[in-house]
Amino acid sequence: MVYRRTKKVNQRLEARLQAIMQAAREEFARNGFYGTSIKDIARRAGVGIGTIYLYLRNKEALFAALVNEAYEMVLDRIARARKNATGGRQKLQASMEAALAVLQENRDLARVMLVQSPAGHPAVAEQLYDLLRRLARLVEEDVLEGIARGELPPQDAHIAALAFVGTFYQVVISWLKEGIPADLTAAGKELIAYNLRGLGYPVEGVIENA
Amino acid sequence: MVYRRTKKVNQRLEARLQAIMQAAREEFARNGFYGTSIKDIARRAGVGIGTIYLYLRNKEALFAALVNEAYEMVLDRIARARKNATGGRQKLQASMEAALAVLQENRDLARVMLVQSPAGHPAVAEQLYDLLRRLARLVEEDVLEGIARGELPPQDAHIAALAFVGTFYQVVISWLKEGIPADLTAAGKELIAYNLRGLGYPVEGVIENA
DNA sequence: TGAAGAATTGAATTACCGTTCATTACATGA
DNA sequence: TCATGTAATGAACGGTAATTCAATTCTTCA
Repeated sequence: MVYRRTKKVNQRLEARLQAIMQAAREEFARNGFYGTSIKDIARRAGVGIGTIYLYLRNKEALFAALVNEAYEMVLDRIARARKNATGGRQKLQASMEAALAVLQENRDLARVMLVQSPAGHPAVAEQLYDLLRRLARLVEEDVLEGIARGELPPQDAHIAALAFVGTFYQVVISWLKEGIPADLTAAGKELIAYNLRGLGYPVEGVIENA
Repeated sequence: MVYRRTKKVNQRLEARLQAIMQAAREEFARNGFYGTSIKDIARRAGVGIGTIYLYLRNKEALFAALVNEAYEMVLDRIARARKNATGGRQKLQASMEAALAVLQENRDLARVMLVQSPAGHPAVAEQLYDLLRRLARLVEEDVLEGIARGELPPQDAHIAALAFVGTFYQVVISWLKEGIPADLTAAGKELIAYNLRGLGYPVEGVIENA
C-alpha cells in the first residue's frame, strides 16, 4: 500500500462536503426540492456532478440532511434554554425566545425546513410536522403545569398548544417570505405577550371589564 | 354543418368536467401534486388520458383550478359572515366561525389548498400565502378598529393579525393531518377565546393579578 | 341512412433529471 | 520517479410522466 490519506486531504474532503452542503442550503432555500437539480448544486459548489454522489447517497439524502440539521438545531437550542427556566411561564418564554433567535441566525436553513420541506419527498416533509408536534407537546406540558398551579384557567391544553405554536409559525413564515417583521426577535416580544394573554396569564395591557 | 351540440351533450360534457375535477380533488388531496399523475386522475374519473386535455390546459392548470376554488370559497364565506356583524369583535368572531365551518364541509379541498399546495408549483403555492395574507389583513383592520374604540390595548396590529391567523392555520392542519380535534367547529370555541384574550379583549377565564 | 363534424382515446413522442461508471487527474511513499 | 491506489468528472443511461395526435367512436340532422 502506497497511499494513505494525509491530514491535508482529509481537510480538503471536509471542506468540499461543507461546500456542497452550503450550496444545497442556498439552492434548496431559494428554489425548493423539485426546483433544484443536482447540476445546480454542483455548479454552485464548484464540483462535478458525480462528486456529490461521493459524499451523499442521493438527492433526497442531501435534502433530508439539511432538514434534519434544522430540526436538531431548533430542538437543541430550545432544550438548552428550558434548562435554565423554572415554572410553566418561564419555560414558555425561554422557549419562544430561543426558537426565534436560532431561526433568525440561520435563515437559509429555516427556509429549507419551514417553507421548502413540505414540497419535498413526503418522508422528509413529515419532519416539519414532527417538529411542530414536539414543540406543541412541550407547550402543552407547560400549560398543564400552569393550570395545576392555578396560574391558568382550565382549558383545552392541546388546542392552546397548537394555537401557541401556530402564532410563531405564521410570524416566522411572514418573516421568511416577506421580510416582515424585519427583526424576528424584536417582534417576539409582542408575540410572547399575545400568547401569555391568550393562555390566561395576567399581562399588563389588558383592559379590565369592558 | 350537420352537427350542433344538443343540450344533452352539453350536460354530459359538464358532468365529465365535474368528474375530472372531483377525481383530481381526491387524488391531489391524498397524494399531492407530484405524487399524482394524470393517468391516476384519468383512471379515477373513468376517462382517457387525452380527454383531460380537452377540458383543461395541463396538469398545473387543473391543480390551480382546485386551489382557486378553495380560495374563493373561503373568502366568499367569510365575506358573507362579516356582512351581518358590526364591530371588531363580532366581525372577528363571525369570520372565525365561518372559516372553520367551510373548511370542515370541504375537507378534500382544504387538504389540497392547505397541505398540498405548498408542494405544488411555486406559482400555485403562492395562492395559499395570498389567502393567509388577505385574512391577516382583515384581522388587522378589526384589531385597529378595536384599538381605536378603546376596546383593545395599543399593540402591533400586524403581528397580532399574523398570530391570530396562525392559530387557526395550525389547528386546521392538525385536524387535516391527524384528525385532532375531531370536530373543528367545536374546537373553534376554545380557539376564539384564546385569540380574543390574546388581543386583549376581556374574556371570562382570565385569572386576575397573580 | 350516411356525410360531416365533434369527442374520445392511449400509444408514441418528448423532455427532463437523477444516477452510474469508464476515464482522467491527483496523492502517496518506497 | 513510478507503482498503486484514491478522488473527481461529466457524458451516457434509464426511468418517469406530461403532452400530443392519428385513428376511432359517437352525434347530429338532411
